[in-house]
Amino acid sequence: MEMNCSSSSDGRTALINELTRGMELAKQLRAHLGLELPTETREMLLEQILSSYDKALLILNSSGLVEWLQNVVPSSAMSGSPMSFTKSPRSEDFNDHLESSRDFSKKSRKVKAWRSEQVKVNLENELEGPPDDGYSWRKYGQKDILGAKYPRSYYRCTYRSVQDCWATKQVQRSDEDASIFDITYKGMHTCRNAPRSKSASASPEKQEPKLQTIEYHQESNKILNFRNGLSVDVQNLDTTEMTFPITLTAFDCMNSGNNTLMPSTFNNNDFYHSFDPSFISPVTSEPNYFSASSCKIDNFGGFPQQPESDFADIILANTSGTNSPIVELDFPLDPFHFNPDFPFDNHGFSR
DNA sequence: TCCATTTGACCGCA
DNA sequence: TGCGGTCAAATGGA
Repeated sequence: MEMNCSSSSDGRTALINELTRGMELAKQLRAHLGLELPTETREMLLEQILSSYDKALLILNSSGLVEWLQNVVPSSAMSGSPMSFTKSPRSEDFNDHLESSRDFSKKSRKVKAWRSEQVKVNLENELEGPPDDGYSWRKYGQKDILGAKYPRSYYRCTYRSVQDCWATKQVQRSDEDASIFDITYKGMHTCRNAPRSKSASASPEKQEPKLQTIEYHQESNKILNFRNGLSVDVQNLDTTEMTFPITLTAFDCMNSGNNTLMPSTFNNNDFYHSFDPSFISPVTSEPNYFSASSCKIDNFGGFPQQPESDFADIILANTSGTNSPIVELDFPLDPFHFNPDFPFDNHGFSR
């Protein structure tokens, strides 16, 4: 199956840019680890890194790359992989989400991409609702949802009218755990009002809420589940659990033989040639890091640059309890694995 | 007075 | 016809 050529190309370029930016930021962070930097500086770096990967995933999602991936991957290969198509945390609502996505896409400017995340709040914040994500939201509705213990709240960007920003989100408190909020974002912020920096706006003590799960959804019923910023589940509309055979390492990218994901995907910018040896090596005793030191990409164009990341709002600190086997990137210190068994080929990315 | 929230009504879809 | 999503009038707070 062929993707739309232009969107594929644009998405690929933007994806490369975001991944490269993430690499560079990770490298900066590594360099700073030995220094006595202010906590805020480190947090800022972390936020930027995670933001880059957020964007990358959104690009994957919105450009149709995910859909393409799922279409080119034989179903027989979709098992036994660390990357699983797990069910949504509120899997019983999964079809609802999809329906709402379709509905939304018709009613609200055909926004195709959406994503959801779970946010766990600490008990003292529990009654306050989900944590501030940095954007300015205006509540426009609340509905009791069939089978849900708590009503669903609907928010849209405060600047919808003045800046034509059509970002919306839905907040649903989890039935099972009242301290968990399922937040579904629809559409991207096009307003110029950058999200407030969490690190700047809140004391470390107040940054308790932990990000548990972020999922990227596509109208085509595909989801990328992004755990802890860098663990990715790809989720199918099908409620049956599936697995996705990509656990990609940089080394695998270089040595995938017939599996030509990286060469075909990134040759546009000599992407994989830009990794430094420590990143490329699969056997290094040290964590593998992305390095953009020699990367030829010197700008982050190709993706609409906004004053701030649209996704900086979802940068949360906790990485505990989520050592997902999905993508073994205990970011930023663990390597990012690419599975050589992933049956990529070139045609989907070709022009 | 302005702005955000609340809430019942309305609409579209399956 | 029921449900989820949105609208818009009513309400309240600063």
